[in-house]
Amino acid sequence: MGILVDMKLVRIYQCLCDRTRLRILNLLMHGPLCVCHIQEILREPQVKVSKHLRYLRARGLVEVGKSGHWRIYHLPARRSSELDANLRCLQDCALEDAEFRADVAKLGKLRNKIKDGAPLCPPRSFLTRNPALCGC
Amino acid sequence: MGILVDMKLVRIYQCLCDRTRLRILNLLMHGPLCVCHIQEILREPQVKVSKHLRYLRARGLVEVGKSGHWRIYHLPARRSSELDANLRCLQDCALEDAEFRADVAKLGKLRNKIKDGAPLCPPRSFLTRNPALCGC
DNA sequence: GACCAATATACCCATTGAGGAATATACAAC
DNA sequence: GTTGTATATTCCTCAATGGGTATATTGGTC
Repeated sequence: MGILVDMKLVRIYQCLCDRTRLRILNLLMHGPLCVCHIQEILREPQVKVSKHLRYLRARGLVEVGKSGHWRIYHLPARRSSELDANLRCLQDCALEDAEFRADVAKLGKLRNKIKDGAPLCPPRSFLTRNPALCGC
Repeated sequence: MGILVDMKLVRIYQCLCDRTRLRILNLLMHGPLCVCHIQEILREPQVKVSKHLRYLRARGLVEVGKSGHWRIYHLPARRSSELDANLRCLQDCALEDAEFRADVAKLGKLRNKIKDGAPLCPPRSFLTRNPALCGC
C-alpha cells in the first residue's frame, strides 16, 4: 500500500516516475481501455500491467469500471489542478518520445481493427451503455 | 549512482517525487542559492540537504558553482524541453501549496536581511564576479 | 455443476532510496 | 602549521518498489 502521508504533488510524481506507468497514462489520455488492450499495446506481461494499474489506482491517478470479465480503466473525470497540470505536461512531453508515439499508433490500429469487425473486448453492449467510457 | 538507463522523462520524475527535493527546486527557481541558505530555509539537517542536492545533480536537474567554502547551486541554464516543461508545471503547482509559499517567503526575508547588511554567505566578492549566479 | 477467459493477489527476491551518525574533505583565517 | 566553517561522503538500517512465478478470484459459457 504505502503510507500516503505525502502531499498530493509527491504522490503524483511517484506515479509518474516509472516508464510502464507513463506508457499506461499516455494511452489512457486517449480514452478508457480495458486491461487486455493495454497489455496488447505495451506488450508487457499481465501481472506487470495489473500491478502498475493497482498502484495508479491507489493514488487516484486512474479509476476503474467493470463489465463482466473486463475492467475498464480511465483517467478520473474530476482531477485536482495539480494532476491536470501534470497530465497536460506529460502529454506535451510524450510527443517527443518515440515509444509513446508508437504506443498511440498501435492504439489507433487496434481501434480500426475493431471498427472493421474484429473481436471486441469489452463487449459492445457495455460500451454503448457507457459511451463516456468507450475508448474502443 | 543508479543505472540511469531510464529515459529523460523518468529521471526527471524520479527527482520530483520527494518532498525535500521539490522544496529545493522550488527555491532554486527563484535564483541560485548556497547550501547553507537552503538548509536555513528548509530547516533540514545538512546531510539531508546535501544528499538530495547530490541526487539532483547526478540527474542533471541542478548544477553547482563553487566559491571558497560555498557551493552555489542553480538550475541549469540550458534545459531539455521536458525539464523546462516540468519546472514550469511545478512552479504553477507550487503556488497552491502552503509550505512552498512559506519557503519562498523565507527566501525573501533572507535576501532583505542581506541587503540590510547582515553577514553574507557566500562573500559578496564572488557574487559580483558572477552576477548571473547571484541569488542573494 | 465443469471449464475457460480476464484480471487480481500472494509470495519471493533484488534494487533503490531515505534518513541518521560519524567522519572526511576543502578552504579560509590566523 | 592549527583551528574553524561549509559541504560532502561513508556506513548503516529500514521501507518502498519493481519484476517474476504461481495461485486466486470473478464472471461468463456450456
